[in-house]
Amino acid sequence: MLDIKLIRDKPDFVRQRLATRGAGDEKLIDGILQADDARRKALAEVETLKATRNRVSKEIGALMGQKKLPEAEAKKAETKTLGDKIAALDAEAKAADATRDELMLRLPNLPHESVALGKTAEDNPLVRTHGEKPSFAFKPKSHVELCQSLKLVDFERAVKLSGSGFLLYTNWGAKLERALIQYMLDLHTTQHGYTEVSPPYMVNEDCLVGVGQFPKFKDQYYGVAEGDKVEELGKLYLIPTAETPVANIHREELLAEKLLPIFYCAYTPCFRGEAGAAGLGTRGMIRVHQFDKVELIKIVKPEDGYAEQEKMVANAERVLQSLGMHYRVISLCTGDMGFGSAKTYDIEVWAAGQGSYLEVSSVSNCEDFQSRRMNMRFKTEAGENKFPHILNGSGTALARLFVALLETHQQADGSVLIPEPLQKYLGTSRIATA
RNA sequence: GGAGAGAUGGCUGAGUGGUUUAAGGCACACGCCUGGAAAGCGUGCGUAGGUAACACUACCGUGAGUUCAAAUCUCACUCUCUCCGCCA
Repeated sequence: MLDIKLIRDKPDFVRQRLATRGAGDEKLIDGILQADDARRKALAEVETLKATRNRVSKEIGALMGQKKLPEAEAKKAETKTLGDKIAALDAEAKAADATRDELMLRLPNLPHESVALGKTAEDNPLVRTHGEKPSFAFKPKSHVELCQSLKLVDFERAVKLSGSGFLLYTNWGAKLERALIQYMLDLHTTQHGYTEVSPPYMVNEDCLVGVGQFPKFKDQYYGVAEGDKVEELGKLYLIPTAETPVANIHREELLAEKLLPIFYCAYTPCFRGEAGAAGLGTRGMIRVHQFDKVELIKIVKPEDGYAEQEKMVANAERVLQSLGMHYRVISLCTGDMGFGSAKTYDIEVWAAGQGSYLEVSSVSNCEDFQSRRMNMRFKTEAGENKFPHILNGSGTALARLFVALLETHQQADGSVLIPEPLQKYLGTSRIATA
């Protein structure tokens, strides 16, 4: 959520920054200003009436205390109609307030000034690349072929269980998935200063509103109900990312300044409806309804936000570097950035069998956009209450990393070499057909 | 699923219709005291809106209601805790 004062004071600036996203969000500003104005007018009026009522009520109380009943009754009659006017104006202010908030919650964050202007992914500037595309003396196989020949994933039976878009990892596939999760958690908690947390996989609506997934994108998530109680649908949702519960850990809290910065790291599965997503019906592991991810979250002072974002990207890159992967880092342009982000870096890992780069990490600084929605603040030493910057980044997403790992380290004989750091977690240096 | 208790500022905790302008305590900040500190004493100290600054308004889990006036009374709801039942 943006600061209403910023919208009030610099509406043209806000419109101009929103317009760079190319989604037409700047059109909401007029409605917001209108509702804000109506709210303020109604409040100014009703507050004056309330002041009168409070004053007279106190006089009545004093008169009653002195047993001057006739005078008290006269005062009562005087303020009798005040209540109705107050109620009407209160309702007016409340309605305007609701309208304003409804629009405010649908307004995306302003892109940071350093973000390149652009419309689509084609306009995303390349920041850097690491390593080179591996060369093969044979035609590299796709992960689907490798998973089948090495029996790492049973695509057909996963469909039987849950339909398309779900994966059944088997044998070394299941172990590799687990090894990757554990390796990344250990790396971030022992080398990068993050504290591990394991959050609920179902959260309430407030959490989704807090990070900006609701109300605008409500149709993309899985709601759950206990038993056959359809009326409970909408109370809890499967998390689309660990960001949803973890970023909300301190919602509605007033943190002591000395607690910052807070670094959290969490593994969770992620559940996404992916309604209308192209290619979901096809085989493979690139876009699925459920995948695993190790997520990084930082809650920091505003002045540290962007420096911490650079460090977070480096933390995610370290995973890929240590696994011997070729990847590139790109900076998302204004038109390609997510709803709550002010600045985002994507890390894309090379998948040789696919012959393409796969997004495995997205590192965003949402500035105070989310902390405002959550009413999460910290008190400075000067006694001022401020909204912290909240950052999130994948460190990294699985399934796609799994794919790139297989396709990068495949051998001519159809086996896959396991990078050294993973070997102790997996218990082998090579996965081969039995 | 059953029974009971509860929800008040950063924390704790009083408060059954009008000196509550939410007591007291803790924590915190500043001052006095001290060689320095602790203790003690004094002052300040909730959040948000509003104002040039005051004033003023709202907020005691949420939402309605009664009243001139609600933390306090009524109704509904949510959540938490304890015990019992079921259960990995």
